[in-house]
Amino acid sequence: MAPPIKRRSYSVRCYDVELTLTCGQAFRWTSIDGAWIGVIGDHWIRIRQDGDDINIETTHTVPDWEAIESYFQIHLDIDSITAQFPADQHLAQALDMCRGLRLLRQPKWECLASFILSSTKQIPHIQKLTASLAKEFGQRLNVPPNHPPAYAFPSPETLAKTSEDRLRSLGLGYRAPYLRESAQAISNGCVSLDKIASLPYLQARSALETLPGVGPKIADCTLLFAYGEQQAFPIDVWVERALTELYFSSKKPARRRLEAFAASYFAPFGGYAQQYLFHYMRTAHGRQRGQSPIRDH
DNA sequence: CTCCAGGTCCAGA
DNA sequence: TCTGGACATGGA
Repeated sequence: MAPPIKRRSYSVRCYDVELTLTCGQAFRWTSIDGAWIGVIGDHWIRIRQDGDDINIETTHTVPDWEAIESYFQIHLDIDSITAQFPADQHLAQALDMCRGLRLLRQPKWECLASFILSSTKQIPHIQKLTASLAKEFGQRLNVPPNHPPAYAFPSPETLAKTSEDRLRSLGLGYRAPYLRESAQAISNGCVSLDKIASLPYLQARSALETLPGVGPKIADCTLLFAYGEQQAFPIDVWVERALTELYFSSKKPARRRLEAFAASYFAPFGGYAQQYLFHYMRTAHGRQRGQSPIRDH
């Protein structure tokens, strides 16, 4: 029997669903007929936007709407955050280009694992890797009739038991042992992703960095996109470029100086500022400078 | 063929 | 502490 679809609608200002789901914080959403299909936890989700109206559907028989609303941060007052940004022409330009870009609140393990795979990979390829992992090792989920299959993200326990060779055969490359050993550390209790949630920011970051393949950047991505830690400020190649060019007059400062600057200058909502600078750099600004991997056709 | 991608780790100054 | 190279793979 096909599961019935449950549905809720929301009226949300300044929310761009497509931009939010494609800007490089989550990797498993795909567009079909103007809607976005994805998975939250163990459940198939479809989200469709028409102006300020956002419509969410799920095949879950007893939907946890609170969890879904939390994932999308439906109730966040974005203006109260951007209003506290420093008065700054660069950030204002970035903000202008990122209207409606929201930070999600993703499941911790899926987010962490996805970013372990992200090392020196472009976003489309991270999408392929996470899709392969889910299809190969994830639980198959209920979907509406005549829809492509959907899979939960595989648990730490499952991936801990998977051989490195098997993971390499999916194209993970040198990331295979990182993912496997991190999964082992979590499944055997050495690291608790839930307990980390109650730690102060810097301690939480250190705790995540004890995992193999997890350095400051991936720890910050996880804290920002899964834990909602607004102090986290992931510095990747794009953000480093943005900070260097916009705030340090193109003289490349030491990593520690960049971190210290970002932590104080953008506080207390560095996370949002970071994501805007990242997107800004990857699109308009990066293209003008001819440094972007995004090419015109 | 070359260069680069939402990095991390390790060795050697 | 800081820097350079290795590490896999795919796309432009």
